[in-house]
Amino acid sequence: MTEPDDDPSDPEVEAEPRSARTRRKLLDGALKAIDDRGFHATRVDDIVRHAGVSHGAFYLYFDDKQELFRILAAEAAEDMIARVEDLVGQPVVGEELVDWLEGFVDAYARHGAVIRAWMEDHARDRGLRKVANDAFGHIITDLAPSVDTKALGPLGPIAMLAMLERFTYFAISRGLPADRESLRALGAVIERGFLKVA
Amino acid sequence: MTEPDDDPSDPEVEAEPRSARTRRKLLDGALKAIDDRGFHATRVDDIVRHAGVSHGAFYLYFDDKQELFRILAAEAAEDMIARVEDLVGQPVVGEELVDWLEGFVDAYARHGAVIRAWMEDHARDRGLRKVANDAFGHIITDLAPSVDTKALGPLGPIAMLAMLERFTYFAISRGLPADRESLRALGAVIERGFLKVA
Amino acid sequence: MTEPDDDPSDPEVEAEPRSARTRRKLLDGALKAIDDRGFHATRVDDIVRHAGVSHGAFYLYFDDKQELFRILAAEAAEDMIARVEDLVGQPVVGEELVDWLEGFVDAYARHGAVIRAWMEDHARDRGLRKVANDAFGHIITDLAPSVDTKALGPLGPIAMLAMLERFTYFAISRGLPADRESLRALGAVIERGFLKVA
Amino acid sequence: MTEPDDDPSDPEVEAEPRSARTRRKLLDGALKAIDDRGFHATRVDDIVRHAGVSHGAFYLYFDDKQELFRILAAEAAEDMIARVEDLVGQPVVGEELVDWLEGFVDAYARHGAVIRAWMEDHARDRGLRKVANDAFGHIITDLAPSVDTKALGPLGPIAMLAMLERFTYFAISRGLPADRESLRALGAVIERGFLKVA
DNA sequence: CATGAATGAGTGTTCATTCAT
DNA sequence: AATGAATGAACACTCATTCAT
Repeated sequence: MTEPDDDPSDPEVEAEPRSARTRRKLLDGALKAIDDRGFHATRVDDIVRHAGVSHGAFYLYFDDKQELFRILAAEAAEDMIARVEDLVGQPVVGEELVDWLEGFVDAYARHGAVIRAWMEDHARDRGLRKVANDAFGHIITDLAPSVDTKALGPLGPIAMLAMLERFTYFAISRGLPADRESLRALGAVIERGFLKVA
Repeated sequence: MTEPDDDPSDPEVEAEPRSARTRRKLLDGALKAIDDRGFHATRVDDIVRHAGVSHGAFYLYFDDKQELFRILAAEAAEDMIARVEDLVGQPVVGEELVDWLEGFVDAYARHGAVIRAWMEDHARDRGLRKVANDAFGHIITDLAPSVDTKALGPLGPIAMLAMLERFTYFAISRGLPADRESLRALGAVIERGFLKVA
Repeated sequence: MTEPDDDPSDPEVEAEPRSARTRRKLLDGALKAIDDRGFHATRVDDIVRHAGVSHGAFYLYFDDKQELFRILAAEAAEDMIARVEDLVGQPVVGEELVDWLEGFVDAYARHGAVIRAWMEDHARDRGLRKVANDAFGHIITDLAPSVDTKALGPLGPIAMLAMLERFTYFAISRGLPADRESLRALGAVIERGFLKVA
Repeated sequence: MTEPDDDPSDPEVEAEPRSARTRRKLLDGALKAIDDRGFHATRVDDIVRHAGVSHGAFYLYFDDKQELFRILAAEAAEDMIARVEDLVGQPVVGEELVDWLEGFVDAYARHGAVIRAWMEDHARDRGLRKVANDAFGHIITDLAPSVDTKALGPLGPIAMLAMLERFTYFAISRGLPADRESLRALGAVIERGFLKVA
């Protein structure tokens, strides 16, 4: 009946406290649950079951379901922004561009459902709106130097992001995940349509 | 008590029977309700309140909420397909293309929320899936002759639709509805990036 | 647009007025509907569909669903009482008893569902209660002279009716409608168990 | 805050976990509700109010209303079968039979409404049908050795059960619960009509 | 920290009854 | 007399959130 030690290995060195681990389990569980049932159909019960914790634990770490979704959205934004920053500077082209697209598709496969739901809902959720606007602005600014704005005007980067996002979504939702051949074609479209000519 | 005129207030012939009118009120009410609260948050109660009919009337015309949404999705698909068919034949360019884009944006403003929700949900709803696949295939086929597939490969039309849809969405959700200036820029992107050179 | 004559044959000789016919259609439709879906699951909609008339017509002839059921119950009671009266006088035995049982089973097949529902509900419906008490008393009184009350006491007729009703129900609900062999056995039980020895 | 005694008010050991207690409260509440309003008129709301728990709790223990009713039916069947098994072996007669009938009436008073509703509905509910057929077969088999099948044929046990059930129902629904005098008369009917002569 | 039983407001759906035509 | 579209109260069931342990 004595409280057994949770982590028999090295209790003092363990940097990540138990609470942080539970929190992470919930965040990851939510991602899995969203994968299973779609964003809007995901219930707290699905999340905690995937996370392997109790309902009560959920509310120890998040004020409500919305908050967890906001955090997921912020993480998704951060991850996608990091991807796009790799493009910054001189235009990436050829096989290098295909490599980059592969990474982008991977990241989108992980976060896509959250990103899309968040785009839809941000009109009605003040918290989400800030994340959305910041991320969108950030990405467009990053993209601008590579895009041929002289020919395409200031909306060029937006058009490129639009195509990138939706094409990736079409590809994933139709089940061709990271098919190198397709990505080469997408690279061609980007190079011809959007990038500055060197 | 003499045989009264069918519709004394409106002299133009009221050909449409009452039941068809109620059904239409519900469909239109649903569109308004979705506009108000977003697709997934829309309840039957919102729909019937916007339509000005009772809860009972709803179930006189639709088996359940899903069915109404499926019908809305099918109508949206039909409308968007009709738009794209106008593009078919020789590529539309210049101010004509801008005119066409204006029409596309209008149609998307009316149906966008339904289309997006339906894209998200079609993976889990057999009825929606068929509508989605048919509409998608139809549109891509229509687009193909205008697109420079020699340079862009067979994925070109998909990329163009992707950009068109998402750019329109960005534009509308950020509140620049049918701004002629923006559409001219979008036209430029399309002409340079996707269309066959004459 | 002139009201066409409903019955082109002989309009003056037709004894049964249209209204009576519609009323009967509803009563018969209710019986069929009850057969289809069970007493408690039968809705007004089922009744009018089986009767081939409109919802509105229903309320032209009955105040509400309860009233129709009460009338059905009264008709059932009347029919069953008439059956039992055939038994009165000297005890019916042998093949004659089997004949009689055959008729009883037929009548019960037609009215059973109504009778049983009515027995269940009569505790909560004043109108039903009167019908039930009257019919029950009537039948028991009719049965009494044939039953060996000397040996069995005053409860004998009740016991006999009890057995008759439930045995018939078991037989019908298990799908042996009017099987002569079984009825002969039932006759034997009645003769030995309940009837006066001649 | 020291480990409090599980149930300070009731000193006898509370072995049953909370969830089992709530489940039982619901089952008992349902029985009470059915007593109050009749089987088919009983709503979930009646059940939970009688049980003193919330609507939500109901669905923690049962998939739906039907399932609770099926369980109630199974318990009723089990209880009635147990009663009849007491009769098995040599025929019970005289005051002993009256004692037994008293027990039977008590059990029937508790379960009657459920049993009758279940008999009515089993034609349309696969789950109920199995319970009904099993219980019926079981009871008939148990009854057979005591009944004079030589004179009455193989349907004798069914006839006896039929009379027993319906007589008890008549007695209870007319408000003479366990009146010893009546049961003596019923015993006489059984002995003369159905039992093997010793 | 963690549990999971319990809550109750909210939502989709049904169906007896009404009423304009 | 008859129609059938419309009504709305009633009901079954869900799920985010709380709280006693």
